Amino acid sequence: MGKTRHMSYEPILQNVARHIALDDAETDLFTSLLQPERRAKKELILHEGQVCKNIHYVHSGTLRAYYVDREGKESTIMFAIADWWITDMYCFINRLPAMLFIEAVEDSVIVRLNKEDLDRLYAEVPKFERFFRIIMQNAYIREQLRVIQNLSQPAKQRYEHFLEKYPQIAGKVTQKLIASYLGITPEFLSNIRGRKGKIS
Amino acid sequence: MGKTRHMSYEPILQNVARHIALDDAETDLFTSLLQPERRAKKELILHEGQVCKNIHYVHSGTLRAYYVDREGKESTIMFAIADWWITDMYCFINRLPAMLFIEAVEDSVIVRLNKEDLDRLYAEVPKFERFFRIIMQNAYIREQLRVIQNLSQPAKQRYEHFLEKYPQIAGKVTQKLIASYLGITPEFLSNIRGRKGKIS
DNA sequence: CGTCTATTTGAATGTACTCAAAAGCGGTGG
DNA sequence: CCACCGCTTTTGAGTACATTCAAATAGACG
Repeated sequence: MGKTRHMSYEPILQNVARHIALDDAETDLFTSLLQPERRAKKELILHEGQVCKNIHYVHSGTLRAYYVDREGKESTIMFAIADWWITDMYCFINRLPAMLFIEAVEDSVIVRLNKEDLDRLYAEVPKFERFFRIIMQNAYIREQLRVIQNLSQPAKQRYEHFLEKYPQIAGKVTQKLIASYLGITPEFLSNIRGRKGKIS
Repeated sequence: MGKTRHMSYEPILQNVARHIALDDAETDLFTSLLQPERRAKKELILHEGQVCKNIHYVHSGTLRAYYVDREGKESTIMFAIADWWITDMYCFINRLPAMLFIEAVEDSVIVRLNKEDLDRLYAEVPKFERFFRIIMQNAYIREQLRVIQNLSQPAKQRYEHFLEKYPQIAGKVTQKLIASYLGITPEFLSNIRGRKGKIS
């Protein structure tokens, strides 16, 4: 899939407006740097090893970022649904080959912003430093809460916490993917779910 | 322990200077908002339940942030050595009662900056948005790499990775604390270390 | 020197994984 | 519209990784 013609920048502008106020010229500059794209289910947005040049805003659909270790085991690092930002941040910032894959879990429309353009944006509209400061801050907090969960809770509680915290994601992805996000096998997740309401 | 008179702001200014350039007036404003403090080994910098008003720069020494679950089990969320920033970010940003404890692992000198002053700094010297954008970005990346480790590696590899990545921390904290950072029991960490060079 | 805590060691247990096979479900082509 | 194919989910047996509890040993600090 490729370019999209019929989509609105309203959602991404709303997303930005939640943290900073742009005038018309700034809005025009910002939108001129954006590249909307359609991605079909299972299509890769980023492949491990390929230099990660873009950060993506999810306009609609669902993406996931995952890591594949030497034995081929996949670990889902994050999901991103509508109105989220996603990239392989480490490699994006340092202009390095990606360590993650990012794929569309369902048909999605994303908005691409590349590193050069983002740096230009920081230079020309310093308010965006604030915007991404807040985005990074929230991302950091999310990951820290996840680390707390992972360290302090057993698998069953982590699963229930995930369902509570991300019901929309839970509704759109398979159990296999949830298992790989929780750091357990699909078999074991099934086991956990099985003994949900059972005695003992 | 309390106020410190004989310490230099050089390290923290160097830390800031790595990302943004301040003129004399900006430097004066910034340093006027800082509160240096000494903390003895085992002293708490933040207690769970207490509103988290400050972010801390570590001038010297070592701190750790940890979570205590209902059963009383401690999980170390992060260590901070000289030149690192630390706080309970979720509660700091949202002005909420802390979910974490932060304590001095050894005698330390820290520099406190409170939320009101930080907000004032953002307003008066917008460059600090950039500075903390980078700090948050690095913190996010660190946590994400940690999540990848936790999901994809067994305990032994996580331990070896920790020793490689943070040799200075490893040298200053007990095995018990490293175990609680890795999410395993001290007994099991001892076990892992025991069979280091052994046959099978 | 004595006390307190960290570390080690070991046995018994539990949590989660592997492997294998069956059952369920969704999409696709005839 | 049905039948088939591929993938996900379930189930179960056997195993491995990690925990708990207990006790002995070693280190750190006043």
